[in-house]
Amino acid sequence: MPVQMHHPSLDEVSLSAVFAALSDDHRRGVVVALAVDPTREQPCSVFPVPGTKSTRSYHWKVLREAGLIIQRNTGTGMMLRLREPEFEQRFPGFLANLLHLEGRPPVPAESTHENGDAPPDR
Amino acid sequence: MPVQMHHPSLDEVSLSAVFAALSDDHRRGVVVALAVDPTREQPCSVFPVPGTKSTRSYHWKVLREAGLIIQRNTGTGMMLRLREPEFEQRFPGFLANLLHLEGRPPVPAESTHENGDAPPDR
DNA sequence: GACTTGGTTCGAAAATCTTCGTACTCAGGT
DNA sequence: ACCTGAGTACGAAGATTTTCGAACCAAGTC
Repeated sequence: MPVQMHHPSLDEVSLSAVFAALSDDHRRGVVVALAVDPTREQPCSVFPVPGTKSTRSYHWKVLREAGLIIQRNTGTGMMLRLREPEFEQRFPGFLANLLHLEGRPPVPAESTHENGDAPPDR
Repeated sequence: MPVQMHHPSLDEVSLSAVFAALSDDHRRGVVVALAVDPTREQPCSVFPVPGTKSTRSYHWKVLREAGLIIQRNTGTGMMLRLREPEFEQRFPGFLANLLHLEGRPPVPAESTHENGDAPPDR
């Protein structure tokens, strides 16, 4: 009955669990989408993971138990966000490399508003 | 009956296959051991992958089909070596990051000491 | 030649991962 | 209070991965 679900401590997650979680295209897509803007929390309904509610819920669980995401229950919906900076501290460079491999440039900085073209400046 | 086995082209291997191959501790151990000294070829008998011959052979196949290793038959034994620099070109930075995560510093450079002092094999 | 050594491949069995339906919970609206 | 929408947990069925044994192959050795 936990209204708040369990997130494992980062040092009890193994690299094997991380690789296994990311070996699925849909799950990896979620992580990449989140990692593009690591501080931004998004409703899980926006992610194109196919299947029924329980199937989708299963995938969030796999990602959660791999230490990759944090799930927050808002009562009216579930929010997902990347588990940063904990994950970076435990597995340094991993997410940056993943983003690079997927050809997705990380968001330049902490502009949390949709600023079409933000001149990176400096 | 191919005495020489098939290695897929690097651009038909998916990131999913790579992650899946590395989600196993033993397989990842092989890749890390090879990546420490990427040009060095080693007999597959040196790797501590448990199981029968066919089980071990299965794991080489998974790594081979993920584009991670090259298998060369010497008639009297099987040699494994990292699939460099092809893999690096296809998935830049991946192996370096893996080595870093496993706390294994890569061999500095051209010191491919094909002998040096004997590794503790016995 | 016969025999051993070190390996692959092909099933089939075992184990694990994935999907789904059902039951349940929580918060909001009526 | 009842209902609805969004989600988790638990089985069980289905799909995939992993392991093993048996058959086979190639190169050395006797």
